[in-house]
Amino acid sequence: MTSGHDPQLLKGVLSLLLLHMLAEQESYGYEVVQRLQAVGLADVLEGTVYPALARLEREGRVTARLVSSSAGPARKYYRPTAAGYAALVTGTATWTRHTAIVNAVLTRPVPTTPTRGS
Amino acid sequence: MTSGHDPQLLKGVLSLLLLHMLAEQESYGYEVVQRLQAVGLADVLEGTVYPALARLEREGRVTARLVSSSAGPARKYYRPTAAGYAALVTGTATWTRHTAIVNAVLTRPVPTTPTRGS
DNA sequence: AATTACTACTTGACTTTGCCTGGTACCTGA
DNA sequence: TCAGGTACCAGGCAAAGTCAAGTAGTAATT
Repeated sequence: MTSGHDPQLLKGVLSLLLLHMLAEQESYGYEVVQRLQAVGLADVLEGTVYPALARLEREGRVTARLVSSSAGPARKYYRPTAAGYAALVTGTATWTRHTAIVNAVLTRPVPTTPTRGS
Repeated sequence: MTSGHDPQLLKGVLSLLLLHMLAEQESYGYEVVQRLQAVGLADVLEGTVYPALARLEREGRVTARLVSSSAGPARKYYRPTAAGYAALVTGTATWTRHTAIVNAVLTRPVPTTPTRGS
C-alpha cells in the first residue's frame, strides 16, 4: 500500500469543492463528477455527488435549472446563490485554518521511529 | 459567524493526529485532549478522543498500558506500534496528497462573485 | 467521616455524510 | 428495436465525530 485513499478525508470538504467548482463554472452533476476526476478525485462517484448537490440545493446554497440536451436527458445545471458564495468564503477560511493546524502538528519531528517490529 | 468550525473536517485526520502525537510522546486520553486543545483544536472533547483511541488500539496501531496516578484514577498510556508508525507514514502521505488536490481547486480564481440573491 | 472537586475513562444514542447498488429515462445510431 | 452512452435519483449501509451521562479513584476541605 504505497498510498491509500481515505474516503473520510472528503467529509466536509466535498460541498466546499462543489461550491467552488460551480462558482468557477455552472455545471450539472454528471459533468461535475468528470471535473472532479480530472482534478484527481477519481474515487468520487455519482452516488456521492448527486446527494451532495441535492443537499446544497436544499440548504439554499445553489440553485438549479433544467436544460434539455441533444445528447441525452435534460441536464440540471447548478449555480451558487449569494448564500453559496458566502459559504464558499467562510468555508475556505475554515478549511485553511484547519489544515494549518493539522499541518503544524504533522510536520513536527517524531523523536525516534523505532523499527520495533515484534 | 466569521468563521465556523466544521466537525466533519476532523474525520479521518483525527486518528492520524493522534498517532503523530503519541509518536511524539506517549500519553493518555485525558492528556491528549489537553494537548489537542493547546494546539488549537478546542472543540475536540473526550467523547471524541477516547473512542478514537480505542479504535486505534483495536486496529493494532497503538498499545496501551495502565499506570496508576497519585492524582486520580489510573491512566491508560498509549504508544504507537510498528503498524502504527507505518500507518502514520502512509496516512501523512495520503493527507498531503489530498490537501494538495483540494488546495489546487480552492486557490483557483472565481470569475465573478455576483451579489445576486437567488 | 462526609462532601466536594478534579482527574480519568467508558458507554450509548444520535447525526452527518460519503459509498454502493441498482433503477429510470432520454437520445442516437446500427 | 436494440445497444450504449448520457444523466439523474433513491434506498440502505457504514464510518466516525458529538453529546450527555455515568462510574470511579484521589485529595483537600468541612
